[in-house]
Amino acid sequence: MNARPKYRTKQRDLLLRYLESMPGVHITAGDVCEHFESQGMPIGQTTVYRQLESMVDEGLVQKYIIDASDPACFEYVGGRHCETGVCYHCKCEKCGRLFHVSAGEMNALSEYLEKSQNFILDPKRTVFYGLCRSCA
Amino acid sequence: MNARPKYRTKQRDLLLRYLESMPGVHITAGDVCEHFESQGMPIGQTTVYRQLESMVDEGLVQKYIIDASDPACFEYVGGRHCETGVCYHCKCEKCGRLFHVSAGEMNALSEYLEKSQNFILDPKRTVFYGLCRSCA
DNA sequence: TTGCGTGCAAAGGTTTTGCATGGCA
DNA sequence: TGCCATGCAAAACCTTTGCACGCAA
Repeated sequence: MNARPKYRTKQRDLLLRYLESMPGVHITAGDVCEHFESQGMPIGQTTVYRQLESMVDEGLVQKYIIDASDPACFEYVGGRHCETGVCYHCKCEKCGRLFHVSAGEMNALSEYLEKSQNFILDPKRTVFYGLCRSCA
Repeated sequence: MNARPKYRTKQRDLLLRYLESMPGVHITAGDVCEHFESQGMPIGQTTVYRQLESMVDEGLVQKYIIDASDPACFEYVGGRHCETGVCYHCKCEKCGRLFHVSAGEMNALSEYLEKSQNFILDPKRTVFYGLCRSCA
């Protein structure tokens, strides 16, 4: 949650610039690789995974595990966790669409869990599964 | 959510009897294979996966995907979904322990999501991540 | 020069699929 | 007999690791 990179490399710069250009967007490690591949400047997948991990540590990037059978998603948050506000994710089990609910609206839930179970909820990891309006 | 098996096989019987003997317990496909292996009556992993999937379809067994990097868990629920009551799972990101919260206690949450977002929460898939009392 | 960053290749581990064999009805 | 179930082997998939090379400071 704080480690800084020792060296500044071309790959890191490229990756960071790319992610910065699309704040609030979910993207997978594979997507990132394909992007740079298609640009004629490929970055090794190992490097992509390791740099993304570093950026998560630094707080620049947020990692989401939405679905166990899908690859993990990454999103640029630029150190602040609140460009559009912390939010929870709701995923429809039928159509697969993803919806966002602001953490503010979920205060009652997190407070309940904290008081009755001493459990501190993590919006970054927690995904609500269910059926959306159209599929219900 | 209703399909019935066409044939009754030895493997299916064995598997079903084993699962019935431990209601409310989480077990992975790998665990099941090892169990029968150690009993001297191995069942192919392909069969285990396919039978478990069938039983989930039939409503006899519940499948839980607790963590993306862990194997899926299965639990015998015997057609009724409420032996010990429907419950949500809370997983500690640090120690990995799993806690249960009855769905009843979460009524406020599910009602909120349903009313404001038209989203119908699924306790069977939803896992709350965070920090438990000891790790916080 | 020091040692971190890179990236190829291969492993890791769960789940799925191809396909020939065997068993249920 | 006809079709489904079984299970071996191998694929599929994302992610991590081993290791040698190269680049940043």
